[in-house]
Amino acid sequence: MSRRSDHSREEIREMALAAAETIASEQGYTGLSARKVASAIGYTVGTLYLVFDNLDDLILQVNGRTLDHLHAQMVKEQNQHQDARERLLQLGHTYIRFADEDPHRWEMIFEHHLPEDHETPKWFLEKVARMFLLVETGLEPLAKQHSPQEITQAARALWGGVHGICILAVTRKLDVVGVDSVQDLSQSLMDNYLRGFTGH
Amino acid sequence: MSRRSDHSREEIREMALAAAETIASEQGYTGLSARKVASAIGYTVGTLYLVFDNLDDLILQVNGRTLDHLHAQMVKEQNQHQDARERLLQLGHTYIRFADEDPHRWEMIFEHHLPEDHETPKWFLEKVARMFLLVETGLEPLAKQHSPQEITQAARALWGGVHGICILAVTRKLDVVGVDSVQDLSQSLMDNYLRGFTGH
DNA sequence: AAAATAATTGAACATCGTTCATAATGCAAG
DNA sequence: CTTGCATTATGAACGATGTTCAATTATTTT
Repeated sequence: MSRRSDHSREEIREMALAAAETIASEQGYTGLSARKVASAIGYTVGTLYLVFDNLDDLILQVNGRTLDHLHAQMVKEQNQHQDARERLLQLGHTYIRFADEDPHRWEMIFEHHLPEDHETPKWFLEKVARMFLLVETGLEPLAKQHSPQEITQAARALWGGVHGICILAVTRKLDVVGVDSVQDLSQSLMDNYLRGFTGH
Repeated sequence: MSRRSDHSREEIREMALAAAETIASEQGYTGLSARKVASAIGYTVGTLYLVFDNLDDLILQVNGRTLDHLHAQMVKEQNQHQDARERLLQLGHTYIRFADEDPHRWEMIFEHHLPEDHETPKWFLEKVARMFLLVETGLEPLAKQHSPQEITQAARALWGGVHGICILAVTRKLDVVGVDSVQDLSQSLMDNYLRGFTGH
């Protein structure tokens, strides 16, 4: 039964991305397959390849959406605070909470790798950079006495630091249990780093 | 040609681990397959399953060896210093240098996941804990005024932090190029954190 | 020399990503 | 209303994956 115009390309694309998101969220990166996505939206494998270059492309799109979602949430929750310091700390909080609430979806951003000869498309790198810029902007008002380069460096260190705690915790390599412990760890990292960086 | 006693179980095991290490190092986690390992040591797939439970088991063994190697290297290079602070900083240095020199082998430790119903064996978790203990022990002399819990917390934050910078750099999500920049970032993280933690 | 035991094989199975000739459908022209 | 064309979707096919296990071969024992 080959249908036509039941759904537009754009609709199929949207359905596939949503289905992939669900599957990845429930079964993790390794549980995601082209056939599963296809059957979840009532189409066959071949159709997916009319809409995406390949599975890597599809996953990259899903990850892009996840980054968008995360970014929006971070902006939103950051804006619930006035104090510059609390705004910055909130970024870490939101990041960790998302990773805890949807670990598979969050992990897929970092577990997925393109084949070595292909380089990550610019639109994706920009989404990553946009996220990092949030930290840099949040740090700025706290570091008026530092040069832009120093602030960039500090933002990288901070984001990397929070991310590292997060990933080691999610993959159970830090011997901590519960989100709260991870939040405490991240808080400790940011607290002490900021105290050192700004000199109180 | 089915041979017998050409190699003992233990020898085959050793050969397979060495071969897997090489393949993983050269082609990365996704380039590693049972058939490749088998043919690299002149046996067939079936033989591997007489020696390992499955591929996950094999990979776990390889990762265990990598952790051993990394741990030994960190201990060795740490002991080139007397000053407690430099000893601690050296740990981060060595960690990052190893990740840079053999990224595939290092990444595999963190990319590999057991199926969700299986939990990581204790012997592996102990190797991870042993690595973390190195940081904790290195931190101790610098934090005499802190409680053991605080030191443990700080060690987790520090290791997580360095690891995060490292993984984001290796997967090109930090927009930095060259090992030296990563070393600088890590150094900045530790410097400022320690300044905050110890109060100069 | 024959029988028992142990070691190794490799074909078989289900699943994977990917391709593409084929079939089915909707639409426009006659 | 039929015919033909262009579009859309299919699913069988290919090579690769992890894993199993009856069958085969080599060694040891009787």
